[in-house]
Amino acid sequence: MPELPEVEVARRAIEPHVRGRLILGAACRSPMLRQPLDPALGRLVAGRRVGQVRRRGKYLLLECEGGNSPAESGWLIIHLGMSGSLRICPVGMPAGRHDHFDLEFQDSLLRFCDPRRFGLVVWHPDAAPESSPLLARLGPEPFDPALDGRYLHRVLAHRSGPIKPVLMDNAVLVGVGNIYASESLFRAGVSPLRAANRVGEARCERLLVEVRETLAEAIAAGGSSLRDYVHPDGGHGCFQTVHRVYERAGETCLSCGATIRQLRQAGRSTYYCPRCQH
DNA sequence: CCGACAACCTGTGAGC
DNA sequence: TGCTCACAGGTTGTCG
Repeated sequence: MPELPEVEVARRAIEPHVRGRLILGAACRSPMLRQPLDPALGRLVAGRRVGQVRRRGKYLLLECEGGNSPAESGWLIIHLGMSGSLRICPVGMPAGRHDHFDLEFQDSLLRFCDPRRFGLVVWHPDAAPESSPLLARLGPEPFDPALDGRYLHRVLAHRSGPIKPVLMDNAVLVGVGNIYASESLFRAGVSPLRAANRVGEARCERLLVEVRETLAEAIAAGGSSLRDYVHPDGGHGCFQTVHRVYERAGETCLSCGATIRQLRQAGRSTYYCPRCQH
């Protein structure tokens, strides 16, 4: 799935199509995603109006206003998992095999498709989305201005394992998945094998700068990273952002010419340049 | 507390 | 052509 940039791109793409719209109901076609898809969801959202369209980490949050007071709002929490996507469709468009959920408006549908079903669509019956247990343990947003190298350094201080899986830990920092972890570490010149507690404060500062820049570039490029990611507006992401190390094992490093290596950390592929990263 | 690993599920591409 | 295997964006629970 989609890492933070792809979720943010999806958020921006669907927002103008759903914001302020009256929800007529919902169609739930597949019982089992990461959590069961509640068949009563349609009844819960019908008659509400879409308010804010937010993102927290890799979660999309759709405010569903109810009644006359903000206190009656609830939230639709959506996660795209590894293979999820959202699309705006015309009413009546036949659902494909992996189209598990539709949010129904008068003249359009917000359709959730997820072949691997690691994604999630749940109703959160509370006006405060952050009270959801799904969001409770999430670390800071990468673009939070309050986040700095000092914080990162402090958190990494009691992690003795290699930095790369730690960078992907949503309790440390949200939104950095497998692709952008490798990419950010390369840009920061930090080896994915380096023990997290042996990354000094200055390098933490640098790493954070590179995480932000990597994510920002990917957002600007329209969520470029995914082979089969489909934009909500239809069409594929433009492949403008070139990965510097990800999926480039055996190829030459773009900055020094050494051969990019691949290894496995915590069950995931890591790519890095043995000469540029220490 | 930490970290490695399996599990969840489908699709795809490589190799035979 | 068709089989089997490895691997793919994430998260969570279990085990050591």
